[in-house]
Amino acid sequence: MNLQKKLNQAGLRHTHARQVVMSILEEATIPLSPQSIYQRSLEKNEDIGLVSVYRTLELLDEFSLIRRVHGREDCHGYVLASPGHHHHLVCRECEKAVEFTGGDDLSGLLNRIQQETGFEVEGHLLQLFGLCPECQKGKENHA
Amino acid sequence: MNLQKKLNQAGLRHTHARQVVMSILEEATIPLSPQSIYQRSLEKNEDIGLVSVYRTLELLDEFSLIRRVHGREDCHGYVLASPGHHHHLVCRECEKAVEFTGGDDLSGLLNRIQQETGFEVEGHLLQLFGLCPECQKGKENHA
DNA sequence: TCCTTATTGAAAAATATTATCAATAAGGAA
DNA sequence: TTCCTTATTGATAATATTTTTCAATAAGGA
Repeated sequence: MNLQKKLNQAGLRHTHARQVVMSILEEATIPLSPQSIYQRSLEKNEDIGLVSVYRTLELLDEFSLIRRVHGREDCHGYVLASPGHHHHLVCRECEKAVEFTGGDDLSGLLNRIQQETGFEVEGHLLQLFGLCPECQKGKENHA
Repeated sequence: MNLQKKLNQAGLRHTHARQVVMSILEEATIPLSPQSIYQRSLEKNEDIGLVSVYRTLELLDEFSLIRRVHGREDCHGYVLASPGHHHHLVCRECEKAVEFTGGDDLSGLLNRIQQETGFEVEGHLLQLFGLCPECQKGKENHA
């Protein structure tokens, strides 16, 4: 389901500011902070306010249309999210973020931890860091 | 190895401010933000500046004596880190953070993702969220 | 005890986020 | 299409957070 439908369904309006933020996220390959989304909107000569960026991100987050991705250093940015449960793999060089599915690979771990700690595990945050294929090639060239 | 030794070894000084920050983290059961560490130092009538809190956290992080823990909403706080590779399990109710070891449970997943994406995976961020044993009891009482 | 200098803390500057509110425009109704 | 209602916007101000600057201090070896 796309943004417009979701908005209508929730009785919300499909506005210019929201469309711009969504487009910028759709075009991006790396996680974007509110500030950098705002910067890109200026570069595109789209006249939206920084405040609308924050508000739209909050909205998109509620609709699970975007997801927060943490960097090694900086705290987080947002990327478009496919429907369903996904995690992200981030390139340390070009920052590109790609999705992957956790599958059942975590269930063993989760069960073990529940046993060991007595916690009732409800959710998890998993992110991988590494070098994407392109940046691996880049490295070779310099070697 | 404790803080003092690490500092000496690196030619750094064991100062009051650094000791205070370290003590506060040692006493804490939940992840603390720079601001909240500063607040606790005030409550303890320890006269250290907020800036030193930031600087000390940076230092402790370099020494791997602390680790960043992300909340569901708020971005992150710091907890004391045991030596070695660990992850954290955070209670959604009392915010308590406990460590656990990933073991080999992730290696299958990591290999699969490397295959599928072509990324060279170098590191990962894994955190679990849930209810700790104490807060599970609390819930029962209200039922 | 003295000296060197890493470290501190106060204040200012820079950055990021949230609240306020009159003006605007989205989108259904006529 | 045009009108109306009101959700939404964006400018501004208010907060909060983080970093920089720099003279004064204190850690710790000589």
